[in-house]
Amino acid sequence: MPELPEVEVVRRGLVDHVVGRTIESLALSGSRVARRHLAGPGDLEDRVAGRTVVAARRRGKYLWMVLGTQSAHDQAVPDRCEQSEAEALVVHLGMSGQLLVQDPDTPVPRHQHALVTFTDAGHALRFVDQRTFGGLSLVELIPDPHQRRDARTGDPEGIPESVVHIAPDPFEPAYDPMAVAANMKRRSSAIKRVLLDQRVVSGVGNIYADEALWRAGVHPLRPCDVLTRPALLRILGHVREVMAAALDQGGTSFDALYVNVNGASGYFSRSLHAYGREGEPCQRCGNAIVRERFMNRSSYSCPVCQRKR
DNA sequence: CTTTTCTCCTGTATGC
DNA sequence: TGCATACAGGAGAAAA
Repeated sequence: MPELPEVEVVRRGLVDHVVGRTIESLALSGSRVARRHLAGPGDLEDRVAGRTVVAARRRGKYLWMVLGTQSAHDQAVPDRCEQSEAEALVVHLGMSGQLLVQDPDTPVPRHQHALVTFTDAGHALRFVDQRTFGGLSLVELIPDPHQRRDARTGDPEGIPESVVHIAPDPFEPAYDPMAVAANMKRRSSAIKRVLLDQRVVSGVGNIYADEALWRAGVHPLRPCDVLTRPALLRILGHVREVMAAALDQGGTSFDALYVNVNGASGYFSRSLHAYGREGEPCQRCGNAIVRERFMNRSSYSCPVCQRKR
């Protein structure tokens, strides 16, 4: 279940193994993997071929490869002085998506939905996704309303048009915990529901929401607007901390030739305090962790440390 | 506008 | 053994 730390591990893998290379071809299987591309998967394949991957970026759980302009196209139409609009290949891993960097000749894995080959004939990039909640899309880059700027040039970096509604994640310069807490304070929904709302703060999924709330000692169903602003800020601090800890461990189990969304699995087995621990003792007070149904999924919490009040 | 519910998908585990 | 059901859950559309 890729959340921010897992997606960041994948992004780093793309920086190491894909950025700087030129795409020879993209082959999509089925029509589901290409998201909201009205001209169809064949058109997406055509538009990506020949483009160079110039950067790999991320906001929350969204990942995108910035594509350079097609040099052949520029030469063919020299009077087009203005740069053709910058585009990115946006990837969302959904529930079970993986990006694998492998030799092009290795057997096609089960549930492979996309294969990217490169002009240097090196390792290929595969998108593999069992539950098909993930997908790819080719999206125009537009100015980022959050004004994220390149550290060196000072120029604003573009954001894919389909990602503008996603709030900055806790590791971005544009992240403003005071503003996020103020936003949360206006909401009557349960704290966990708000933590999972990617328009409020991005990158948090079911696992890290439960872990952050366990660390903060707050029940998942507590309404946001009854929590104090310091309490909300404390929760946001735990969100950031728990994801940073996962990232530390996920980054170390990363195989050089294998960009794997399960990179943080070692973290899951060792360091989780609430998620998936129904019936096991709370590591703070010893009481049994309980599981409750919430939003068509499970919430795990300690009934003593995390009072409903 | 805010908030909640529904739907998409398939491998694995469990119950009868 | 075989079939039915629950479960995992991100996110966007639809409904309230």
